[in-house]
Amino acid sequence: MSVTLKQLAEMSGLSIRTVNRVLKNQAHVHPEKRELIMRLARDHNYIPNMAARNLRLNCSKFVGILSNLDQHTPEIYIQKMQNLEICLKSKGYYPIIGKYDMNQSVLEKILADWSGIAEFVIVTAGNKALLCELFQRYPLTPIYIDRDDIEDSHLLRIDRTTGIRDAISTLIQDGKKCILHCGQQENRKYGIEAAFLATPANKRPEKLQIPAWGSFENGRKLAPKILKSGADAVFFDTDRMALGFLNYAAEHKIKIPEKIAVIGFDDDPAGRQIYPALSTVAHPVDALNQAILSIIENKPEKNVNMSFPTRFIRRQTS
Amino acid sequence: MSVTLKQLAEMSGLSIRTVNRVLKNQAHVHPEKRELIMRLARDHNYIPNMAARNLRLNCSKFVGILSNLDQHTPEIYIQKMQNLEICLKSKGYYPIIGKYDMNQSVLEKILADWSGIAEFVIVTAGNKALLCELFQRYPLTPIYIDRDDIEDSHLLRIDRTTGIRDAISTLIQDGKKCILHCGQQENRKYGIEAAFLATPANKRPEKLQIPAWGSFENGRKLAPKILKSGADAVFFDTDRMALGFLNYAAEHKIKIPEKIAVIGFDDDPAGRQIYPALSTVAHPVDALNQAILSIIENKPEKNVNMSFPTRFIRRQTS
DNA sequence: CTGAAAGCGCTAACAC
DNA sequence: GTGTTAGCGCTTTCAG
Repeated sequence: MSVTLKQLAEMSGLSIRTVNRVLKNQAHVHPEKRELIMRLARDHNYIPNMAARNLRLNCSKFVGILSNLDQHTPEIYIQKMQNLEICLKSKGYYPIIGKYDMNQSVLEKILADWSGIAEFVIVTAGNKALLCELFQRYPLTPIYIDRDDIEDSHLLRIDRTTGIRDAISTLIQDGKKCILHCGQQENRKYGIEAAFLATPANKRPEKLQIPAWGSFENGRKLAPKILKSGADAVFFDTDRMALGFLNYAAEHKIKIPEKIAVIGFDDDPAGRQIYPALSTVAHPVDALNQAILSIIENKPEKNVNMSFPTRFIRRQTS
Repeated sequence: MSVTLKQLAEMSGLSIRTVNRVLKNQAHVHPEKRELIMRLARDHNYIPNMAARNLRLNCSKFVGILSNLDQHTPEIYIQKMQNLEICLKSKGYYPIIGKYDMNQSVLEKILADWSGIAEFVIVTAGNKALLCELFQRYPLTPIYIDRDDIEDSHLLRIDRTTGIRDAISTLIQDGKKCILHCGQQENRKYGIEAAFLATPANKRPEKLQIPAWGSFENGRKLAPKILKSGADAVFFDTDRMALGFLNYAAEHKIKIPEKIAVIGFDDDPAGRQIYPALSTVAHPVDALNQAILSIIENKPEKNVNMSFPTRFIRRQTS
């Protein structure tokens, strides 16, 4: 299909080295020969073989991405991934996609298949012990995103506290008397507590909690309970759950935010498309991507360890 | 970092070939030596270099994906992509992601960077002439998805008519008297016409059209006009537009589907999360993926050219 | 200016 | 059973 350097050399009667010089636009080649080779290359569609080049140079333009893309949050996933891809490509890198799998042998196969092709692997999911052990064995450098439990590797953490704290603070400033936390994730609680601690004790609203996993269905199912709780504001662990609640509210003609203010977490695109639009806390997508790129480009000796704040986005439900 | 075959050979005092035999589990190696090499390999973390292997074997486990992932339909994109990834990985292939770019030189860089790494590129977007010319020059085989304008390549088309025809047919069977098409895409019209043609002339409902681009905002904006049109059923070019309409309807307490039945197109995940859930027409994702995989695995000499039907999914809005 | 040649890490045909 | 060797296609050092 495509010709090789060697073939061009034979065709032109010159050496591989000279052909290579021309093709890489290096100096010290007789203009006429340069011309000849250029023509030959064009006519025969010379396209360098990246596999060979990467092998020789021991470098690569590919970055593995290991994530679990669970069925429940594809919107969030794509939102982040899309930005990451754009960000990588702007520097000439391309993501290779793999799905995290609990099964060790499946995971090993992925890493084996990537060894020598990619240099870094961005990891956004998985079991700590397994991953650490695995990456020790494969010639791939992991960049862990949003993990608190891993050390001795590049680590980009997400600080959920800041955005949630700001979200709850606006509720308090708005004079809400009873704030309900619907969900059970520890990291969400820290943000709520931070907002309460920042408020003078005598001005603090009441605080309730309904523990639940953050699905759309749970949001719907718990809606009656939430509405009966007496809370005038509710923070959901996830936008999905908030959307479930809003779905129920719409069905039952409950006015949002008049009856109860609603804030979610994740900045799910669907939250922008409903009425009223969902207030939420967004991930630090851009800052994270910049950090990733910086690691890939600079290959720092020392492990990078940074934390990035989330951000409150006020829309119509609060 | 990782040892090479050669190093293992030196360490063991055996030849590369023998080491290679052991590592590939081939016969004809003395058990003791096999044992020794296995131990050495394990101890030194031998991981084969895929770049080298692929170069030697002139084959690759990577499949390029060139798509444009526009900002307006990330949900649909991810839905399809997710399935494709799972499907590819089940056979040991991994997608390499690239974003289609109008700019020829950007595109050339991508293809150049992939040459020799990937063998096939799945193309879901782009300008016909440009792509055809480009793929002629690069040692990459394109698999075009959902294009009617390309020949002489692998071509997997999507038949939008079938699903839309079925959707409209149910509306007619439900006794709708006036069906409105909100949108302007030609391929959508064929499906509507097919349903009308399949209906005895005296039983055909009235047919209206409001041309518009399929955005969420347009769905909202056109809602009053649609409601005043007298139609008792509306088909939108996209789920986004349908969602916009439903958003307006929810805000104004308009009963769906009692007042007007609504059907969208694309099977946007958001359509399942709203109340009432959106009836829609879904893409033939699975069949498409199987066809892609089949091409990649079998590398057929002849160009594959197939068409896949869309499918009506009835939910609550119709 | 130009070319010979080594070598990236791996595979496999072909000896012995 | 085992080793030698010739590549895959490219880069680059070193000699002319």
